[in-house]
Amino acid sequence: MGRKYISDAVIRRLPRYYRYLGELLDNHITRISSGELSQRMGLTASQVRQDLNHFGEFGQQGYGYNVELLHREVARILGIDQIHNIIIIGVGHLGQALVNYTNFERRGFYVVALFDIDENIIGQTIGGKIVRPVEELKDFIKENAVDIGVLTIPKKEAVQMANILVESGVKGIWNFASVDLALSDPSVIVEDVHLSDSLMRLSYKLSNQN
Amino acid sequence: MGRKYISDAVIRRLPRYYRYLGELLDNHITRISSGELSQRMGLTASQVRQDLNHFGEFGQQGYGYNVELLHREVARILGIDQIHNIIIIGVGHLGQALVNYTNFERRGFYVVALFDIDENIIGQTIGGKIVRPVEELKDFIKENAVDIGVLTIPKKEAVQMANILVESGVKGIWNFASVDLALSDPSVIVEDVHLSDSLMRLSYKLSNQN
DNA sequence: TAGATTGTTAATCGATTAACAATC
DNA sequence: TAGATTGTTAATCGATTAACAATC
Repeated sequence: MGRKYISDAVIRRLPRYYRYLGELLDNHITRISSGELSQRMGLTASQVRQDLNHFGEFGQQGYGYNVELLHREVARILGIDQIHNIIIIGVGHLGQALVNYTNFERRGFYVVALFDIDENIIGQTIGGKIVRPVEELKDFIKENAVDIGVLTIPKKEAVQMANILVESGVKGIWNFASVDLALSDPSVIVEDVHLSDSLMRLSYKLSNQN
Repeated sequence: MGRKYISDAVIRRLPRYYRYLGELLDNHITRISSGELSQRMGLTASQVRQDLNHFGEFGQQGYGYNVELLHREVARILGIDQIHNIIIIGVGHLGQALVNYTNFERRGFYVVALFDIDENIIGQTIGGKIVRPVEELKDFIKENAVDIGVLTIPKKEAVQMANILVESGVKGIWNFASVDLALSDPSVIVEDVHLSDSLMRLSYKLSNQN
């Protein structure tokens, strides 16, 4: 259960399962077969069953899956049944967008502090939180059980800031800067959101339609 | 050349090639072998050569690849040597972050208009552009050769707005709402940026480290 | 020329799909 | 019981890696 190797392809689909199961719940659908779920998600029934069976046996022959139970199980697999304390480094528009995105809190991600280097911003209150100087970063992380650091700063600063985060003991980095971070400690998880990569992929697909 | 089927895995790597080649250019490195490039990117040399050969023969035996030429070729493959007119629907923090992200312009993506439904925001000037009411959306798209619509609005509005975009004739949608859009016209390309999916993947990896 | 490195074919590996016995 | 649908093994498909002749 959660022990064998899980491929990246499966991991990428997990949040989608969670989302679709949430929608089913909202629509008061209590059970669903792999066939029905796969159809909604654009997968095959086999794939749904294979994916889920990496983590356990959640279904029942002749019945399918209980939506509420499966939704809860996927949440547990994703670790969003736990609380994560996150800090945001860089309170530009992107950083502010993330501060104000209340849906994160519903999934256990609590923004516990904001940091910036800009003296004009430091001290301001944004989304109910004071913006602190990055000099306080290290101590704050150590004293407040911060799991995740979010880098919403330009790539030049991102590299050194990432290393400070690692030294300070964060477990994961959510990286919005347009670089692939090479960290000293490989046990720190980096999840990249490369917006310009995404836009270029869109451009590619526009230029190369069948 | 650009004719055979290109897998999603390859498409996902293309912007990374572009980025790494750009860095090489910045560092005044004029040529690079598949071996050296693969090492920097965390791929195999075979994979680099296979990937590039989907699109043409850009290298030279005994020499490797000319960085400037390859960089330009990848730009062409990605379609970022063309100009794309984009509009942003939803001028919250996320929308504003995108308006102000000047790097997009360097790659030919021009934000030509902003739209919102909020009367308090309509008429304001943001990043030098006036925020227009969504009622003007349809006409604007038709009259201004808009390629790409960016949806930075909540998922509930996103679905109907996506359909308006499609009806108005956009070619692609850059979707930041947390839904998979089911469009009436399948020839319209959708590129999703599901931020909460990304955060959940980070959470998964934190919970399930080896 | 000798050395380096490509483009490409063949081999391998892994992910997806199909099939079906087990069972609710 | 009959029907539905799972969990899982086997078959297939596709992507990655290895190998190497061609050639700069």
